[in-house]
Amino acid sequence: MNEIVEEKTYSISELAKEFDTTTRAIRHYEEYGLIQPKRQGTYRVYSHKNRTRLQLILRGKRIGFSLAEIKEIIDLYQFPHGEEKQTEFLLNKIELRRQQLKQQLHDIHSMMKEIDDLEQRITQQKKSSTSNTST
Amino acid sequence: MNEIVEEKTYSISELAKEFDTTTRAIRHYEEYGLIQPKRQGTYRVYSHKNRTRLQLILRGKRIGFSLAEIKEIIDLYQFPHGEEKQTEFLLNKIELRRQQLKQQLHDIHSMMKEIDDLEQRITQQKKSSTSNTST
DNA sequence: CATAACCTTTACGTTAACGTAAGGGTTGGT
DNA sequence: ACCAACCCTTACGTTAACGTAAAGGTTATG
Repeated sequence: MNEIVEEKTYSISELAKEFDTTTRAIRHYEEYGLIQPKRQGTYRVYSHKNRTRLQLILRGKRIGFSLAEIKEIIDLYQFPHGEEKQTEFLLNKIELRRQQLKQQLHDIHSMMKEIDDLEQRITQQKKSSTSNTST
Repeated sequence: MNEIVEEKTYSISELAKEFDTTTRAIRHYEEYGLIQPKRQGTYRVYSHKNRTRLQLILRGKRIGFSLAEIKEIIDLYQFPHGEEKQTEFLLNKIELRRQQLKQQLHDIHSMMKEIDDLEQRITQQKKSSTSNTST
């Protein structure tokens, strides 16, 4: 036990390929302070944690968050939550995010329903026009 | 019956206030071709349909869609769906959107769960530190 | 009839989030 | 030793989605 097992690491282009983004974007997230890979010489080396962090960033993007918002959310997780006074502040921020996510859920459900309805109508129309080929 | 009842209309600033956006943004959506209010003189006059359209746009924005994407979605609804060949194309677009929305739903659920967990931890810590005031 | 509170168009400015070279090291294979 | 395929930094360019004046018409009210 207690062996030092080499953890798997990733190059920047590996991650870019895996998550269908670009190396430039990933470097941009780093500039922005969202991710801090290690280095081997000048090359960036991404740990499993770094990889997870990138996934977190991209997930945020997919649901329309700005990098600033994503940073806020990530900072929530990192907080040395203990300062009592700050805790209230944290809980408030969390509540706000929850409200926002709730709204988004609702928005997406609405849109999904509309799209489902639309598809129904189109499919129905297709059926009737197909069976009405004869006069 | 068949009386001509004056439908309620809205001014641009009314809508801006109601939906917490700006007149500039609304005009921008118009420039972009997303909404076409009537005019009374030079003033824009928004019908109920126009108002609904604006809501649609803002909903799209909230879940991270670009104006281009929102336009695509709106165009789906407007389509003179009947041209047989085009129908397949439409159904494909709809399917793509559905996939995207599904992914977003999943993303939001994940994030919501993480935030819930975080709140739990913070709240627990708060409780224990509150009950541990004595030594 | 003047003043506030609206509205208009035109147009340049700003910010975020990268894209796109340019110029140059590093590393694995033949 | 050399080429391809990586990687790096620096830095200017681009696009979307408005923001922000500027300059001026319109309408309700005292």
